Amino acid sequence: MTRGHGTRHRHPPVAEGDLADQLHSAAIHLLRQLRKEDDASGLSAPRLSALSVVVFGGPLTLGGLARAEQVKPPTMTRIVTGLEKDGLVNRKDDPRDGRLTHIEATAKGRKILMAGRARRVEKLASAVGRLNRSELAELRRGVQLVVDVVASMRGDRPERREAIARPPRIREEQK
Amino acid sequence: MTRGHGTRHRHPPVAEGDLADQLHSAAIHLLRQLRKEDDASGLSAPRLSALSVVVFGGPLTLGGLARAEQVKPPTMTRIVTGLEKDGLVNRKDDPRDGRLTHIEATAKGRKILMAGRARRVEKLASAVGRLNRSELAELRRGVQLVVDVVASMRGDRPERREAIARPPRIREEQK
DNA sequence: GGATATCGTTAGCTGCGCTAACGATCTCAC
DNA sequence: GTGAGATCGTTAGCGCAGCTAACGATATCC
Repeated sequence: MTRGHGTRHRHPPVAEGDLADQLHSAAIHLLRQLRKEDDASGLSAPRLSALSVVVFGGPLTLGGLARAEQVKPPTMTRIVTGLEKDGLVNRKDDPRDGRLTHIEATAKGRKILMAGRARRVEKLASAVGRLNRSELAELRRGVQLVVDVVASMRGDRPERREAIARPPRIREEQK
Repeated sequence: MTRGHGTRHRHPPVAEGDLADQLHSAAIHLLRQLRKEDDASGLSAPRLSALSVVVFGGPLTLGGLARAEQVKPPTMTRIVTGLEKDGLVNRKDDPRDGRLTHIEATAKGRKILMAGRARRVEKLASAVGRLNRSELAELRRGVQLVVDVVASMRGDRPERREAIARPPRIREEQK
């Protein structure tokens, strides 16, 4: 990632505005398409996203999960309740701090997540499949930039963040 | 990136799966961030998106607007009703076909849209501003690819590979 | 004129986002 | 200890968005 180059160049605001609009629109329509596949697994996008964090991020407290998902605790309570009712996650009381509730994925939760993931892969594969190798790399690069941009909007420091979560494994920790 | 050496046209499914998940996740979090700015204008993302189509796409029927937004007519009815109540769009009966309702933007609608757009520009500018010139170009390219991918997922593709587009391995029960 | 199709609306359901308020629990000062 | 305050998760209640089903109004076709 070539960052820290520091070229303080004024880009035409109109260009950035167009980019913002296109990004906004693309995100909306992308989610609408992906949701169709997500529905096939009976999981909505927020639930799937939360489950993904739990599966790959290990057990978390409900508050931590809410923070990770950029959502308020009451919202996460309901999402977790829905996931728990479907037997995809478990609530576990903390033995030391009675206020805390840890959320962990069940085997079924992991299985469902993988199945939904496979469905999206299949859907996206037919769309991404027409991209050639270099386009695929460009898309990957673009997604990474979007992730960085979103992170910087959130106030995170995109550079040097999370010394914990960057093993170049096949993990999808990027939530 | 040392993955997938030697293969020419076959992309490793795991790589595409990661890309799919990252794209999915990035879209979710991007919208969550942008919505904060959109809220400042009192317009939700779906309303803003619909208004944008009306403003830039000229007057269209409610059904056409629903199709453009990939949404069912009842949903669009409510969105338009909300926009109309705020004085941002007008319903206009078709003089020739009594069934049709044309949706057109009001001056206020255009003004509000531009204001919200400016707000997002400002927000995104500070995030995009950290990117240097080449990164900006890469992001732009990535967004374009996302738009293409979404378009091909929607089915408006140039009828290539249509017969083999769906390997019936996993049955996706359409709801 | 009558059957059929299309368009937009209404009714009713589920789910997600929020704030406000509350009980339970932990922490800390005293 | 004990009471004050902070923290955590939940509940209650609001609004919005997505859907299906069903319905009236209109257009079209025979």
